[in-house]
Parts: sequence; structure tokens; C-alpha cells
Amino acid sequence: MPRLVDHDQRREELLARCFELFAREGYAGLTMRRIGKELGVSTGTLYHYFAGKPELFAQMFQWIRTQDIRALAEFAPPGLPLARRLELLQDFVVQHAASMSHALRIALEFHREVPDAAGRALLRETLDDYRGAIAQQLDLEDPQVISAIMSFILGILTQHTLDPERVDVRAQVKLVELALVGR
Amino acid sequence: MPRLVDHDQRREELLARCFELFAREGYAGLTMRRIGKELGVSTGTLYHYFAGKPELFAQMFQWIRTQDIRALAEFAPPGLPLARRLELLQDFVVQHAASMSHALRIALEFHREVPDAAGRALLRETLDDYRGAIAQQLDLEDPQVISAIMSFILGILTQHTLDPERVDVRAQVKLVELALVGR
Amino acid sequence: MPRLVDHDQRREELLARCFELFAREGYAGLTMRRIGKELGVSTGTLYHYFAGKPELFAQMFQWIRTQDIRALAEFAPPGLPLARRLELLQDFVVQHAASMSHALRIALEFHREVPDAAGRALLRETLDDYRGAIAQQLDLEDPQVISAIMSFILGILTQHTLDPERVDVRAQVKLVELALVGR
Amino acid sequence: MPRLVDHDQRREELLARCFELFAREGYAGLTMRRIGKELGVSTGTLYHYFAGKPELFAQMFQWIRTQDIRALAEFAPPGLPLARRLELLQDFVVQHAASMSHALRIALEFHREVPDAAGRALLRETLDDYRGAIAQQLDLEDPQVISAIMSFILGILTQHTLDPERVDVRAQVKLVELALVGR
DNA sequence: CATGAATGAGGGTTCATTCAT
DNA sequence: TATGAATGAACCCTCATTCAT
Repeated sequence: MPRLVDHDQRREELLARCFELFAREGYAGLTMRRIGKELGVSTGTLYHYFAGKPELFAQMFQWIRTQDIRALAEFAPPGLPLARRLELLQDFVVQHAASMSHALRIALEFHREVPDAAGRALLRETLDDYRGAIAQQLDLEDPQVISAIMSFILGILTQHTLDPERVDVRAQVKLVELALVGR
Repeated sequence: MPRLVDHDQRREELLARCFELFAREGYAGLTMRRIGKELGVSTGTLYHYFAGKPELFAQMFQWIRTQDIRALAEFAPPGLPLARRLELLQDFVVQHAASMSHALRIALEFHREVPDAAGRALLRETLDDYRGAIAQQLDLEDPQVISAIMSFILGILTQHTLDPERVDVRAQVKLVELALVGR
Repeated sequence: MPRLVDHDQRREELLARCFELFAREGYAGLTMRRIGKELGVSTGTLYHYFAGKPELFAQMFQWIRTQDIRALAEFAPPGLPLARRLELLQDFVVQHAASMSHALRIALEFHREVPDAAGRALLRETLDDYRGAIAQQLDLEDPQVISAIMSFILGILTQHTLDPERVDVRAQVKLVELALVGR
Repeated sequence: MPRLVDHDQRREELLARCFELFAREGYAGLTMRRIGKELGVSTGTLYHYFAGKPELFAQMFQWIRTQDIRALAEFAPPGLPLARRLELLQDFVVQHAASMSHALRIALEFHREVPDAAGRALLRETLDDYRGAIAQQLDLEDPQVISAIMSFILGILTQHTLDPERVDVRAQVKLVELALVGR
């Protein structure tokens, strides 16, 4: 059934192109008409592929989540020492700062817009996936350490959003290294 | 003779009571009618004290900022060793986690809703004030260290928002201590 | 009872100062707050003297009407020939063009805002008073002639409103003279 | 495929049906909701065709203007003597009194609601078009004479509005004839 | 008498959503 | 499958009016 594949492929393509839009304008600030216009389709078409705005947003969140985890699970090849792994994590954050900030904003919006149990569970699950990916890539086990690294990354992304010129990601990551590896 | 009301005092009182509302519902998600209802006043009264929704939001942001800086500048009395200061910071974060998370969300909303140069400048200034307060209270000077601590706090607050049950603030702060004070 | 006199005097004074305001901004376009501000009193005071906005407007209309008729009934001393009287009417229109235009606008607004039988009757009565004053001052009797002169004046005022630079009142009145006095 | 609607045609149709509404209720007195209800469409539809209330009003004004000038430029076939032309003008005014009164009211509203230079220029232009049409149809040249006839018509319309029962258009026009053609 | 804080109905406008084509 | 005209609830905001002081 090639039709279904086409349909799903088209759907994903639309989702991908929504990502930046939602990150920039926010859930409430972005209208279905606007989305349609930016994607070059009518609102009718949007409703053909998605049941509604919340549905579209939720699917997009799921989509980013998958994309992100996939990318995060690959930044360090196995067998490297911790210091080197931390360096690679640092490179990853520096390179993906913009899109990770966007993803964070969307997660926070998701938290607000989908405040039911399912939404919360999805967010927890997502956080866990991130933590898991970091744990695996850094080859660390202590959940508090992972959580701390996670905090650190989230904070860097937040500062990056609020004051992009002032945040020196590299210098900051160095400090984490100190904490973990010792001096 | 007019009704005896201190205009500015009343204004501030309304602002204070908006804080949680905006943090929970977000700028776009919170309607003036809803604000009025929650505060127990009519929309007309709201417009009597504030020129409009953006104005109300901006004033509220300024108000939190002042409140927060004031609180943050007092968590550690002078003359204590760094380890003790970090402990006090940790206590401060633990105690104020909820309201600080709210403030962070509002800052991020502000970033989206007031995207002009003045808004951005205000956010940078606010971040600087926070950094300054932390620097002074911890008696630290290296801006990168301050920024890193800032990242750390912001990340804890973000995780606290997304997954309140899972974040052990105390355990995480311990790690920062290790990085700064050594083991 | 000097209090009552004071009260009425104050009321009339406020009415007088409303006139231009209503003419310029229109009934719906002028708010009670604005009236208060322009007159230097609070809205409360306005409601102390007038039962409400419609009442204020109606009283003001009555007030202009009285003023206007009084002025119109005096432009020509008795005993002059028709040609001279027409000249004096012309002078009167030229001098009072602005305030007469305002009065006309207000009459038209009154027609819209007070569409009940009493309002309509008041407008007819007012028109009759004007016609009567013109008839008496020009010493003419044919109601169609009076009505024609009335039309003429109203039309001049309308053109004066819509295109103040282009209307040469004197030249136009000359034509009426031709019609009435012959050449 | 989209619903088959000629956007511009639909727009004009809505404009035409707004005309009487605005004339009767005035700009400020007529709400978008009311317009929608009277035209049998939702407010959403109104905003689908017009950018807003001012835009709708302005387009309607332009529309009447075009309609009126077209009608006015055809009341007298060429080659008739002045007296006959005046008779035809009289017939025209008698027949179109109601719609011309409406147009005049709308012009006056426009004068108040669009007080900027462009609005004023448009009104002047409109007056000029009317004067031009009259000049051409009556085969007259003296601008003051045209303006006087214009005044006369405007005044008749004004009286017609304020006191419809009392104005004998025919009798009044006779007087203008006397002035122009002589007795 | 005078004030202006307070009200809430109703204004213009937007926008998710539906549906005839 | 795709379109965009159409809907109407709900938004922000204004304003005539009331009333405690």
C-alpha cells in the first residue's frame, strides 16, 4: 500500500517543518493558518493530516523526541576515556545548541499545553531517555551524576536562549569535567 | 472625596497575585477575564491599573525581578567559608524551587512575548543581576564559574518543572561543591 | 434659593463647553471621561449635573437651539429693503459658518441618536424656528421661498464642512439674491 | 477544489447591502455583529472579505461614490434646453432623495471617521466629481453656479432627512430655475 | 458637592475548525 | 486529496454608569 507510506511520509515532512515554527512563536502564538502558509498548504490540508492543533503539536513533540534521542545516542563511539567523552558531549552541545534550545522550549510548552497525566508521563519518559542516552554515551551510572549533567546542559541551553552572546559553553563544560574527573 | 486607595500599593498587590497565574498558564493561555476572576476584580479594574495585558505582564516581570534579586542577595551572611555558602545556596534553591521555577518560566515567556531590543536587554540585565547576586553571596569572581552555577540552578529548576518528583536538589548541588571546593 | 441658580448656571456653562466637543468628535466618538477631562471635572460631577450621556446630549442640543435662534432673530434691524437684508443674512452666514456647521452636525446626530417621536418633533420644531426667524428677518412670507433659502444655507454649511477651502459663501448668496430680487 | 465564489463579486454585494445600514445607524452606532446579522453572514465572514470595520466603511464609501457618479452623469440626454435639464435634475433628485440623503450622511460620517489628509482629499475629490457631473449634465460652466446648485441639492437632502414630510422638492427647484433661467 | 475606583455588558477582532466543492 | 469560504466562541479592551468616601 504505497498510499499509506506516502501519507505518513508527507505527515512527517510537515511535522519536521513545524518544529522551528513552534519553537519561535510558541504554541498559542502560532496559528493554524500561519502554519499552513509557512508550509505552503491550506488549513484544510493540515486538518487532513492532523486531527487538530493539539494533535499536531503532540505529534511534533514526539517527532523531535525521537530525532533528538537518536542523535544524542551517537555522539561518542565506545571505548573512549571519560575525559574524551565529555569533550565529545561538549562538542555535541555546542553544535546543537540552537535546535536543543528549541526542543527545550517545546518541551516546556508541551508541559503547559498537555497538563494531563499522559502528557506528564511522556515528558518524564523523554527526560529519562535523555538521561539514559547520556549515561550510556558517557559510560556513567550514578543517576545523580547523570541528573546533574542533565541540569547543566538544560541550564546552558536556557542561558543560551535568554542571552546568546554571553554564554561560553566550552568554559562551562570544563567545570563539569573538573567535578567528574578531578583536576 | 475619592475612595481611599493607594493606587501604587493596590497595583503591586495585583501584580503579586498575578505571578503564579502567569507562571502556570503562560502569557497567551491566561486571559484578562481569568486574571480578573482569580484576583476577584473585574476586567475594568484591571485596565484601571494597567494599560493592557502586555503592560501588566511586563510590570509583573519587573516586579518578580526586584523581589527575586532582593531575596537572592541575602541568603548568606558575610564571613562564611565557601562550603557553607554553597550549603546555604542549596537551602535557598530547595526552599524557593517552586517560585524560582515560576520566575524562570515567566522569563522565558517574556523572551517570546517581548522580542524587541528593550525586552532582550531587560532579560540580559536580569540575568546579570542574578549572576551578580550569586557572585557576591558566594564571594566568587570568575564569571565562568558564576555562569556555570547559574546554568546548574536553571537546569535544576527546569527539571523540577518537568519532573518534580525525580530531582534531588541536594544530591546535585553536592556535585557542584565537589567541583569548586575539591574533595 | 441661590443654590439652584448656581446649579443651573454651572449646568449651562458645562453645556456650552460641550458644544464644540460633540461637534468635533460626534456623539458616539465622545466619551463621558473625555468630556469630563476637557471640562476639568470628574465623571461623577458630570453625572451630578446630568442624568446620563443621552440627557447631556439632548440638553446641549436644546441649548444650541436657543442660542442659535436668538442670534438668528437679530441679524437684520427692521425697515431695510430685501436686498440689504439678504446682504446681512450673507454676512451672518459668513461669520457664523463654523458654529452653524457644528450645530448642523449635532442636529443630524440628534436625529440619529434620538429617533423617537419626541426627538423628531423637536427637530421639526427647531427647523420651523429657524425658518420663522429667517422669514421674519427677511420679511418674506412664501414658505417655499423660506424653505429654499434654508436649503441653500444648509447646503453651504455642508459644503463648508466637507471642503472648507473651496466654498465661496458670498458668491453663492449672490445667486439667491438674483432669484429673489431679480437682476 | 475551493468553493466556487467570485471573491470580488461577493465583496461588492456585501458592500451594497451595508449602505443603508451605515446610513441609518451611523458608523459608530453600527456594530460588526449587527452588520453580519443583517447581511446574514457571520462576523468571521465579514473579516474574510474586509480587513476591519474602517476598511469596510471606506470601501463602501468608495462604492457609493462610484455608483452615484455613474447615475448622476446620465440624468439628462444631450441637446436639451437648460429649463428641461433642470426639470430632469429635479426629477432625479426627487426619485433618488432617499439614497442621496443616505450617501450624504455617509459622506459626513466619513469626514469624521477618516479625518486624515487622504480622507479629506477623497471627500474633496468626490464633491468635485459631483460638481463635474452636474456641470456636464446641465451644460453650465460657472463654478459658482454649480456650487450653488450643489448647495441647494445638499440642503434639500438635509431637510429631507430632518423633516421628510415638509420638503417640497419640486417647489424649491422651481426657484433655482427662476434664478438661472429668469422668469 | 465632588471624586475616581469599580463594574460588566458589549465593542472589534482572531482563530480553530468544518465542509461544500 | 486539497481548497478556502464560512462559522462562532472567545479574545482584549472600552466606556457609560454607580457609589463609597
